[in-house]
Amino acid sequence: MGLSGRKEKILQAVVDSYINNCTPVSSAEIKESKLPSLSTATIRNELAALEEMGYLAQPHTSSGRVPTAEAYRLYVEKLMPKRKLTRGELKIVKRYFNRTITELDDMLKSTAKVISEITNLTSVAYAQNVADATITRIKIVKISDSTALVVIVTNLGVMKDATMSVNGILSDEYCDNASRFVSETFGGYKVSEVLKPKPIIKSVKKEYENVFKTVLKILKNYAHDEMVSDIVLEGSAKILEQPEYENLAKAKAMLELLDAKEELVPVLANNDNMNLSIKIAKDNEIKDGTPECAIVTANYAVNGVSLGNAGVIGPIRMDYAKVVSVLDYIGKTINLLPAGSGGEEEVKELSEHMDDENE
Amino acid sequence: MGLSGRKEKILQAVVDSYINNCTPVSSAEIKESKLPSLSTATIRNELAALEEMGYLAQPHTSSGRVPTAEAYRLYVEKLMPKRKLTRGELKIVKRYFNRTITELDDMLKSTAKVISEITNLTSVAYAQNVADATITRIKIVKISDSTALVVIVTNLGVMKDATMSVNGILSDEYCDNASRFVSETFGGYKVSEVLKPKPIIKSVKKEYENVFKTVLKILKNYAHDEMVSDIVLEGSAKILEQPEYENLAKAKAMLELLDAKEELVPVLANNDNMNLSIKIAKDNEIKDGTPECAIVTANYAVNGVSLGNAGVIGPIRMDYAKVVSVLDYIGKTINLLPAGSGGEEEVKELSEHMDDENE
DNA sequence: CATTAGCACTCTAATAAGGTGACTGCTAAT
DNA sequence: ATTAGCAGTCACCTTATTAGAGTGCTAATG
Repeated sequence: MGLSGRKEKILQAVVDSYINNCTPVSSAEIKESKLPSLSTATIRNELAALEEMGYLAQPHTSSGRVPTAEAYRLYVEKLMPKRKLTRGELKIVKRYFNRTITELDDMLKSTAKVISEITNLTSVAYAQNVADATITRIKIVKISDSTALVVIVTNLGVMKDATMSVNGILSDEYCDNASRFVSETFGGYKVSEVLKPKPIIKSVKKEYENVFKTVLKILKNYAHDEMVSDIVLEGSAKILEQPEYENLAKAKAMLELLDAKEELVPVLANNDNMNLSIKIAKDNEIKDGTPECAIVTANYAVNGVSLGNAGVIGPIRMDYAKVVSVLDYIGKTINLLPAGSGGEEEVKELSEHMDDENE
Repeated sequence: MGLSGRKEKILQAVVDSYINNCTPVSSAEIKESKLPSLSTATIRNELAALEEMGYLAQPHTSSGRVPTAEAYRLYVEKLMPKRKLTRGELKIVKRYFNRTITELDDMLKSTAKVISEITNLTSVAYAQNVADATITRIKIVKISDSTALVVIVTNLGVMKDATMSVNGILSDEYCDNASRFVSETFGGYKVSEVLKPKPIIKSVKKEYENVFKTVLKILKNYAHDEMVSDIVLEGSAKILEQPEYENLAKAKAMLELLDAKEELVPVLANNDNMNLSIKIAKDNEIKDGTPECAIVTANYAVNGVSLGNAGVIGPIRMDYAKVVSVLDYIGKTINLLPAGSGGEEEVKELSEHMDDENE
């Protein structure tokens, strides 16, 4: 159902104002800020209509209007003003990214920090799951007489490695042969394929059985662990700056959610092929008992390789225009990072180290 | 200055009660709970004396007494009742540790979680810095035509590895030779020694210069990063359960401290050779503006190898007896873990994976 | 018929006032 | 040295009052 131009304008005014002040918006306010040519009475009529339509609500009979989640959705989709970063905000981004970032962990943290600093919200950054990575080769590296390091290389880079120990004594030869064997066995498959209940690999030479099992175990551990380990939160304390969480109980519920970062993974993970995902209230299906909140995330990539998602988590009343512009700009920055700082070399550093650190 | 037995008893009663209820303690309360034979008037006299001595304070003239930081120090040192874990608490510990823990990260998290769950406080676990690790050997592993993985093995296990890339094409031979070269060059030194301003190593064969520099860079990165990366916090939200942080401003200050985990490192790091460290208020020198708090940590080791520290951070009014008993028991549990669950094998798993994960 | 001025009505939030009860400190008696 | 007794203090809770912001509705207007 279409909204008349005037209704749209009024709704936009309400949301804008409420985002800024977190106080119910009165007809007089709207008149002054956006529609001085109309009388408050007319605006009141429109407000009543918008309430009827489900876009606005009244905390109590004699108070101003407050946007509903529905209003925010419309706002984000149509009403929201486009904005660019201010000079000061650009400076902050530069400060965080104008240096060599060697590791994915570092990258995650920087991204989260800069987002949190500019938006003044709690930010979250999440590294891509590797289930989709394709195994390139596997190396067994002898590191002591009875222990070896298992290095799994994927198209995304080096996966977390783990040690294995044997009872006897490891020979260099055995390691080389075993490397060749597992490389050929697993090479070309995706991690997720290898881990499927129905094994793709049927027969295993007995002498390499041990190695084979170890590799499987590592992959399993990794694919599982990855789910929970590579989430970075920044600015949890900022949640308390939001008036909606002044209520201690709500603040606590929110912080409990942040404490249990794992719960956020499903919400963060499923926007792989979306540039931008905005989940308001019920959109985000986090566990019950969590106070209403919104999660805005963007997917980040370098040279077509997706690194992961990052964004903010905060009250439904948040400055979406600002958040979107920040996420957008950071996305571009990350993608351009290497080119901007000294040619091909850096590009490599980044994509390599991403995986290197992917543990 | 010694306290009379009766004064001690009264002070203990005040601290005990205050720890439980967080309400100023009255003379009548003390009479009922600990000294029914005395009159409240007598107790009041003693309380006044203890206040004079700096152990107690009065929020306002007509309220009960509250312990000062000094009182807590004395309490911890002399007055505190020894207690053991309850059956329920033991169960919780078992639940977290009665399974194979494969990685240090996992270990840190489990430790932090169990501490937080039992004490109902925010807990912190911190992995040992590797500056003291001695380099055993270094391997350069070819993973693609132009990239290699640098694996640094120390007495504590495998250090975080990183990739390096070269312009030309890497031969297996070169990798082998380079491995030998850097192993001989760095082997036997501590990480901290290698990183000293005055280089211990003077001459480097030109063909291995690249590798040499890369190794140094990795070590540097590692030693530096380690400071900030391996801190795990659990139960940040629990800080809000403490009445002293009901005040929103204080809660925020506290959460900001937790947000900036790095700030905690100095406080956590310097009890390497202490079993137990209790830092009350001014004892812990965290940044200014932080609300008063206490930090209790213990050092954990397996088979003489120190893993790191773990403990709690909370209001000065905390149940020290409980905290100490928990930390103590967990220390023993961790140390016994391997032996308790299947012989030598497990011990290896643990100490290996500790380093494996030591990123 | 859309718009608007005007007014009665509603509800919150802030302030004040009064009462209650939990403590203490002090004094005088034991 | 201990204690009973009592006056005095202070936080906290409840209730009352008021001011003000904002609405909905009605009737008048172009």
